[in-house]
Amino acid sequence: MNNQDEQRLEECYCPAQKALSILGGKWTLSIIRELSSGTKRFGQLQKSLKGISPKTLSARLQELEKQAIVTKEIYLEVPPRVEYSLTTKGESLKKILLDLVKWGTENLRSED
Amino acid sequence: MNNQDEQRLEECYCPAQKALSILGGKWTLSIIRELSSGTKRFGQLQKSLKGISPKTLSARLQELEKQAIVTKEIYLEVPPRVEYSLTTKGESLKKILLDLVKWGTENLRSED
DNA sequence: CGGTATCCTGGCTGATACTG
DNA sequence: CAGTATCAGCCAGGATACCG
Repeated sequence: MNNQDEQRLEECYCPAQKALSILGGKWTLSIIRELSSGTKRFGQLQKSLKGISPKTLSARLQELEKQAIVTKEIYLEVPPRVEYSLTTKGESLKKILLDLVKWGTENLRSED
Repeated sequence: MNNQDEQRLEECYCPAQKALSILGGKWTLSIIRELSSGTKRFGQLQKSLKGISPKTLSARLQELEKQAIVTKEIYLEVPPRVEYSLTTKGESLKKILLDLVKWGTENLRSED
């Protein structure tokens, strides 16, 4: 790591903090993973993510949508149909997440 | 992103989840930032991180030490002196964090 | 089907006092 | 100085019921 990087590391952690606060939600990573394999409906997500409550799923999706990581498509049908998918910005997250997977795998104790 | 990466993304998010749970602590990033500029004592950290309680600082340091991200050096003196510093593993985190800073800066809404 | 409203709980954190 | 002990508060998340 060069001095330029070192400098930036010292001064600007806020965006990283915010990114962590968003990605750190209990189900956020799982939601992104589900959507990374393609568009899914609310019910499909709820079914895949066994154990998540509709309230939490809704909250996380709204947060991800606000950050433009996920888009929501509403079809005016009966019964209603709503589809969620990753945006380009969401796709750009994958690289970071893969780095995190790699680092975690190499460096974290799996116990406890 | 190639197919190999995509595959890994689908299957192994657990380490990323764990990494996020560790890094996501309210003060964790700040502690790492403080230590990235060099070895510091408990009191120094407490003073730099204005507002952190000794209980929380102790808890986060113990967690980081358990993951070997931080090392603790105890000097048997009166008054006691204890120094904390980043390990090589801790240093290796900087790259990930810089990527996170970069991604967050480019992609996250700063409002709300 | 796709949510929202309500109530409730556990865990992280803060404040503060105390100890080796 | 470097923590631990204790008590209290907040908030993400869980369970469940209900609505357009």
